[in-house]
Amino acid sequence: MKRAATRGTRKGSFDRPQHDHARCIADALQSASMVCAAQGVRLTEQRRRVLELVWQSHRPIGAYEILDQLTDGSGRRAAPPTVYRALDFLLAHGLIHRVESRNAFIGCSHPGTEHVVEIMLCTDCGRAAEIDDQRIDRAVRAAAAEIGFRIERQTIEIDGRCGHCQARPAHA
Amino acid sequence: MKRAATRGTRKGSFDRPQHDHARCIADALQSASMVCAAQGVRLTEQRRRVLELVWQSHRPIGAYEILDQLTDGSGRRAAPPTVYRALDFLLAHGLIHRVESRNAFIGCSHPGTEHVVEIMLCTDCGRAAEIDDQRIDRAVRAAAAEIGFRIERQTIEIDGRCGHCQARPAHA
DNA sequence: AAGTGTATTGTTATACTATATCAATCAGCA
DNA sequence: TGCTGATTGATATAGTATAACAATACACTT
Ligand SMILES: [Zn+2]
Ligand SMILES: [Zn+2]
Ligand SMILES: [Zn+2]
Ligand SMILES: [Zn+2]
Repeated sequence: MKRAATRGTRKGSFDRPQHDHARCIADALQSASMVCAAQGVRLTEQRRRVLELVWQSHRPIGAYEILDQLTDGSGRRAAPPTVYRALDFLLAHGLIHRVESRNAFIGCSHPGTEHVVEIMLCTDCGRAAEIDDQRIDRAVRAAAAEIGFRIERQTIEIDGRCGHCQARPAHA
Repeated sequence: MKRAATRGTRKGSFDRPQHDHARCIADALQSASMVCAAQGVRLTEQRRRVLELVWQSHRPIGAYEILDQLTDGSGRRAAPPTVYRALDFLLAHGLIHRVESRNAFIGCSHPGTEHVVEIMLCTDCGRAAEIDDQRIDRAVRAAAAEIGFRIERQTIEIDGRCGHCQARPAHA
């Protein structure tokens, strides 16, 4: 977690397509292990495998996509509750986020810290980037305060085209 | 539409529970009629009925809830595509909004105008209020600009407790 | 008024997403 | 070891959304 600032996605932007993604995965698993230890909960093998599948790319992944890849060693496909239980655990402990507008999930880019979840989603390459912009949060809080609304959760998902994709013809 | 400013929900806040909701519905249907006329599209009876059902309360309503109430005069329940087609039409012409975090729909509080959709959702009374806060939009645009992201759509849904509900014990 | 082409609706089937329920197994501890 | 709660397995089902094609209604021309 101390190395977080050195990671591409943790800068609140989209990684270069060529970045060292193996490291993203390794870091995420490492952070998850520490977060679970700190919270006194078990990162079981199932949960670790699901987290790894979520992190296999920076694209949001659906529960059934995970399911299709989650074989039990002998090649048998798991049942839906297996994957949903793992996802629920990972959500509860802040290791992944749900992308409501896609019915899908992404790995949290700064686990173990309190933060509002703000996600940018590229409609071209399909990748997601979690940003952590205080100005958005402050603006939302101000708007809520004005009408006496007490915020419990924010769902902020911005669709558009990322910088890397804009530098190329669409869908290249 | 000229009377929009006089309507409760159009002030970007939660109506009093006792407000004249019949007028909300009537105004919404009236606005919809004008918007469709202006855009040269037909607000058919099906579409009008679905819009009316969406506006029957300020709570987001699911497609299948609409379906259950959408009888064809002789009491026969419509089929899913019927309601989804109407919803798609209403969405396409800015008469309703989809609440992604709930798989449900609400009537648009300012149809016929360009606006980003920002929704507050009360977890107590279940009602939704569409706000139109420029500060949030500006903050999102600023954050996107910084990382070279070109925004196409914003999904902003804030869960919490509305002022009316805070003035009472929970779930009263 | 009849004909023609498009938009809308009806109908059936199916895909996709998520949860309820109960049984079996596993991990940590007395 | 045996107990207890957490985790996983397995089956069934609920909830959300779309594909595909037929039938009907509408707008517009002739
Ligand atoms: Zn996060
Ligand atoms: Zn992209
Ligand atoms: Zn609106
Ligand atoms: Zn309320």
